[in-house]
Amino acid sequence: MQRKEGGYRTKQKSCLLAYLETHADRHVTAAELVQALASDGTPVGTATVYRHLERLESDGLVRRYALDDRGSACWQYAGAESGEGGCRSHFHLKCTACGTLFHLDCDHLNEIAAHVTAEHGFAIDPGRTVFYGMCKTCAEKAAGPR
Amino acid sequence: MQRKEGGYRTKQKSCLLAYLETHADRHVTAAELVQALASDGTPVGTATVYRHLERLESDGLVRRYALDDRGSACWQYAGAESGEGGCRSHFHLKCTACGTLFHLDCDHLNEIAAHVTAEHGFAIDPGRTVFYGMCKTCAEKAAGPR
DNA sequence: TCAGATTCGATACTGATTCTCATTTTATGT
DNA sequence: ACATAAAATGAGAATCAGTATCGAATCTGA
Repeated sequence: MQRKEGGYRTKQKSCLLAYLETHADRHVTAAELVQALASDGTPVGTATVYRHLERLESDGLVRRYALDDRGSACWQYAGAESGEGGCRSHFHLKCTACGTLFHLDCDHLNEIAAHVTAEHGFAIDPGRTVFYGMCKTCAEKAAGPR
Repeated sequence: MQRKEGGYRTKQKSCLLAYLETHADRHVTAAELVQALASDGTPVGTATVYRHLERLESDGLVRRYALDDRGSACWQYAGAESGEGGCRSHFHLKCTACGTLFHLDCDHLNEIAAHVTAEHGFAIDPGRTVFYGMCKTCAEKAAGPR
């Protein structure tokens, strides 16, 4: 008989998920997970962390964000139904000057996204999309001393 | 006396620029440049290619795009004035299912940029921003067999 | 032609992520 | 409790894109 994959309960798996749930309010990097779990007394191998994140992502339990253009990613717990109390789908703004990440939850943008879906047949995923640009502070800083 | 940096004319530099101009209609990867220049009879080292791309970008002659979330980038020649005949600043849509990259020069998307700048004080750089989502084909494919 | 500044490129390195594979763990049937 | 196959783990090697180093090759104006 063949058992369904992913069915085994291991302490690594539950610790990892617990950490993600506990920190559902912010982005978590793979390296942070490895380190945090280790200092929590349950070291989990890098490969295992990535394996789980990958599966959790395809299961829709976490979201993956490519927050810098250098290939490093972050993950965020999205919850079982990824809709209600948790983090609502929102856009990200990343300042290329100071590196700060802004969250943007704006109805107007969601409207436009809906429009693109309707008109161009492309369903934009706000959660995965990151806008790059310059924040107000940096823009002023860049323009000021000139 | 100090000479202005970037002043030397070398064959590597002109070959690289020539290739970019010739292929101004599409995105070019660093690896492609290295390979293409080598098979054109003028091998240019990887480091040199990156150095030039970096300078050309800050000079505004080429644009850099982070088109996948794995850290690999593409460049595109933007022309001396980066306005007219060449590629006007446009947005990219990348399908997370099939990986296809769509170019979209649509007023509504530009509206997004304008809105965010006006309302949220964040100046979006269309050239660097990629929208992730699902294209019509993949969306149908995903919904159909269900 | 000369000296000094700039550019080149082989090579080593980085950092994030994936792959490999031998070694545990786990979930059952018995 | 036992055996056993399926699944999970993790150490370490491998990738991959890009960056840093640094001596050698080039270029330019005088």
